[in-house]
Amino acid sequence: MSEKNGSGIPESTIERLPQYLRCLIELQALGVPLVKSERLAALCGTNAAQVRKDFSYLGELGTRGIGYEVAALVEHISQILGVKERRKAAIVGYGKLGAALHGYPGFPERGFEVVALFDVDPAKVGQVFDGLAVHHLDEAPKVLRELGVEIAILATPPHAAQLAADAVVEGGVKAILNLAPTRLVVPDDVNVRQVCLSTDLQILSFRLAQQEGAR
Amino acid sequence: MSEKNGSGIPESTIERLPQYLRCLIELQALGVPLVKSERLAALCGTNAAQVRKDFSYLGELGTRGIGYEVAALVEHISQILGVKERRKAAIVGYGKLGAALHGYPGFPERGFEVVALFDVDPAKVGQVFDGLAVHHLDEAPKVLRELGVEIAILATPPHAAQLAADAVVEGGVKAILNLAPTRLVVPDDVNVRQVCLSTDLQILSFRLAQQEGAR
DNA sequence: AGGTGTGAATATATTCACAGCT
DNA sequence: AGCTGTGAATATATTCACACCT
Repeated sequence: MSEKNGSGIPESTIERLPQYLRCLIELQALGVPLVKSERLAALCGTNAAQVRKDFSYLGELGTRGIGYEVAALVEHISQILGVKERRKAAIVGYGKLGAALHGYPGFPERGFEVVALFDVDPAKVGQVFDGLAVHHLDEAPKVLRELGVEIAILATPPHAAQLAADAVVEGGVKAILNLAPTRLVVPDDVNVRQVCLSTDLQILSFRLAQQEGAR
Repeated sequence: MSEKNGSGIPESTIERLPQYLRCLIELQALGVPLVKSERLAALCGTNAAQVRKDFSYLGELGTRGIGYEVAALVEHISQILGVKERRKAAIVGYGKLGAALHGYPGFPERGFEVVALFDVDPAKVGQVFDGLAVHHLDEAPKVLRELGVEIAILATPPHAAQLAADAVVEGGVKAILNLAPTRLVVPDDVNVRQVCLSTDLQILSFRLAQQEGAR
């Protein structure tokens, strides 16, 4: 009775879908019409069995003896990831990091459009960057709702992240990408993904320490 | 004969250690001398059994009936993560994102010191930011070795990431944090961690799509 | 009594190996 | 013949439940 994840697709598979999608789009750009699990695995840094197993959860997408049609896969995975239509995002915390994310080309390329900016610093509020005005965080609930923003990207200092989260949740946002090193408390129906660069550095540090020890 | 990970500590535990460490340091700052698994779990967003199991891999660090000594845990986890001494890092790709990372306070706070910057843009090479000159990527092998840099943070455009990786590997770097959405090919003894913000957004998008579908 | 440490039970993920289409 | 799709086997991770120490 393992309900897994809502759809019958395991979490670990979901986490690999964006990766597959990226590689498939590259293949498509190269004009490659068909790909077999082995080749795709090589591109993504996994193995063929993993690819086939993952895809099997999405349905029978391949043709035995032939391989997978690239275009069909792109279509199907985009569908599952819900990125066939553009999704609106807001950036909360417009310091250096927030500004960098605002200009990040990977977002629009993958269907995410930044439509609002927020900060609490009076020196920033009201300023316009690349056509978007910075609103005060207090405005967030109203503005987010009006614009129909679905995703909030938090790039605030650690202590401000929870406040920012509360504001965007009040604005009806159901998905948060948190770049501050702070565990957020949010209602059950709000999805949070935590990105912590220091954490990643510490894990790398562990591996370095391992190597040093082994030497 | 499962050799796990070199030390006997499972990967999944390692990935949680930085989280624990952060919370423990906060407790320490609050002057809390002792913590029990339940409380720490609440702070970190896990459960008590997980905390105890994780810590059991590090040795017998707690006292039955009492709990864990915060200071001892901080010491021990820092030791294991290899963050007791400062580690030197370099940033490759000094665009907006690179610059934002350069100023990121979380790095020095956790013992990571940015000591070199690289780019290929002639307009940036030679400029000085916060006391550090931007070197040309071609200089990287030499400069990294001279400074004893252990970690490279790649913040280049996607197509330049592999080139950057090759250069830092030549400079003796054994740990790479890659913020470009590109799978890197590196020698076996080089550790890579991939951070892809678009990937995270896509996973959030999947969850949104799930919720929409369920409604 | 109150907490840790841990074997056993369960759940999840990956890999293998081969039957089944084309 | 070739490559997918998948049950079975294995490996890894999480959770349970209780013995064991203070």
